Amino acid sequence: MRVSRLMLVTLRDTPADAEIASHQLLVRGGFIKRVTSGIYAYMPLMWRVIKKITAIVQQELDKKGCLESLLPQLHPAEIWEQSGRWKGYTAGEGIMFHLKDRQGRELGLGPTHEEVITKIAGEILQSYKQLPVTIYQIQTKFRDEIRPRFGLMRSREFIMKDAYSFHSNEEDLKNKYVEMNDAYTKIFKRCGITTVAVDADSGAIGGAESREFMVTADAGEDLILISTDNKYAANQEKALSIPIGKECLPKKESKTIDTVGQSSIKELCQNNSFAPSQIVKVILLLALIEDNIQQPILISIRGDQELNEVKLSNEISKYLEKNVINLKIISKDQLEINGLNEIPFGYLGPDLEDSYLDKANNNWENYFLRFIDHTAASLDSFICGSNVYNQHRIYTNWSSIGRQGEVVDIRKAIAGDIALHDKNAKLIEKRGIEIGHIFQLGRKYSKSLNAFFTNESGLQEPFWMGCYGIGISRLAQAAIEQNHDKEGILWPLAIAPFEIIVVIANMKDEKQRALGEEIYEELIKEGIDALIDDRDERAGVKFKDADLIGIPWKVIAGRDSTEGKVELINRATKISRLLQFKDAIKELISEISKSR
RNA sequence: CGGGGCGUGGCGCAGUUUGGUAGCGCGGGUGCUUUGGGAGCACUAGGUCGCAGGUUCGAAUCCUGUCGCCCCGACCA
Repeated sequence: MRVSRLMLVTLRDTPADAEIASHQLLVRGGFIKRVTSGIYAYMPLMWRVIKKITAIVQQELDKKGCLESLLPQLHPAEIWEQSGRWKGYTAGEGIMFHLKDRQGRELGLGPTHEEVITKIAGEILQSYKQLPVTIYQIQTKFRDEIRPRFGLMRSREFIMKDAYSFHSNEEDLKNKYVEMNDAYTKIFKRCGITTVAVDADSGAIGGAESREFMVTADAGEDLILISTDNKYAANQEKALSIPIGKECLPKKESKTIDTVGQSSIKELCQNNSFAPSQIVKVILLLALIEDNIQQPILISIRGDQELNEVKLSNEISKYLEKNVINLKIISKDQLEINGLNEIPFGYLGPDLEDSYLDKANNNWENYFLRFIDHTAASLDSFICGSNVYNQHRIYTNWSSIGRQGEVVDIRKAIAGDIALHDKNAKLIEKRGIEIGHIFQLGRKYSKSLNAFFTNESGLQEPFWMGCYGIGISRLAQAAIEQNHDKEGILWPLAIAPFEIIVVIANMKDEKQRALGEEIYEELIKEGIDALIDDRDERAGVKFKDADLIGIPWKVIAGRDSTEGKVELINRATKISRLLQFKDAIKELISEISKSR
């Protein structure tokens, strides 16, 4: 391809609406054009990158016997109603774009494809003899994100690879999960990006085990915790660990003390020389449960710990066996609306009585669902609110206040915590961009969508399912976030739009021009993805553009063309060599075939 | 949805406080010079100042409404 014909427009100024480096570089390099919030056009250079990533994904999945397909983007509401996700995804979270056709039938634009594929699999796969099967598609998906941001990182229309596997038993699913884990590791390695695989929360999609593949980068939206011995890594939403900093409170006779105006842990500690870890903090939340039930939640946690709302939400779901649509700390406004303003905020104890909820309306349940984090449950002697304004209890314990509620892990793991598997290992934190996620779904979708097969005993049974996603467009941008410098992008060779760019320094010099063209022709003949900058621009402009768009290799046909010599420069290392042009070609062919 | 900010040629911005014929840089076109790290000079094209009302002799500027975009938060298979 010739740069003069490439429709390439690069920007010298940083676009005002791009915040992070990768987004800025994509826009400056002319890779993407925003059409509206969270919706982008992939321009020719970008599309080449996407196709290269896609090819790697296809090759590695095909090696594992996966089948490629293409599924519809428009999904009938019925199958989403069947899986129980229509309401939550349209009205509730509102993440699904939806519309009505001319007959008034409701349709949604697919944010993911569990429903469609499970429905199809249920009809086609009738016998255990046809299993296992893994089917995938790479296509545009839609999510009406609450806040699209960072270009392709969180866009509303994006390209994703989704694979779904169907099995006759759990063992087989687990094997596939391991196999896919292996495929993913290979895919990301081939794409030239560094990833960390972390234990993850499976979120609204449900299922047993799940693992995310994170590109480590400061701009990442997720916080991940990694043990110093590298044996454990998890998303903070999921991470398990042992907190440090516990200061025991001696066991003494329990009493009530006046704590006027000391409604926060900080004030309480400052005025009475307590340590936060000696206090049991009580937090009141409201969970919106499916079927529009508002469930008040009362949690107790050690005063120096933070609540992990994802863990709590999962515990609530598990306990009630219903989906939690939303979870929020109860605000004073909500209490006033519900006539509950006498709840002694700032002085709550774990034994706050349910009778406070007697007057609650607006679908509120009139009891507290209670959870105690194990950090609080394991305290033998502690300080807590007395459920009366301006008073706390000290030296109290669970047997005297009467322990109510489930003891669970709902604390937020943080850097500095001790790893569960080895007390000498500590957790450190990094930020990550999620580009892949694999799940053992189990039978949730096959059950709800009536996707059954006949097992060896002749009985009908729902499939065991796995699902495995890769954000293709997000991966492309994450690769830049991880690989760039002041001058521009440093594409890993395997996913670069072109492998090498031939720069003719001065188009008016016949020798340079002829040499550049000859090298270009030769490289194309050798099957190298070569680009030639044949624009009648000054050399500096072409160098700047080549660096900005991040082509891994650059060959300059310039001053030394008279002697048949060219400069060969590696974009990432900046190492430059003056070589006879034939040697430069040989060198390039060997370097490129080495790393693709 | 809450908080904050911004809409002025393709891009980045000034002008708005204090109303008076719309400007700068980059980019585009033509010509001359220059030619290895985003060249110089000259000329030139390109804008209903997001949109709709209103106030005024006169609105980019003031008022009302509305739409869009960005940031923080909530939220986020």
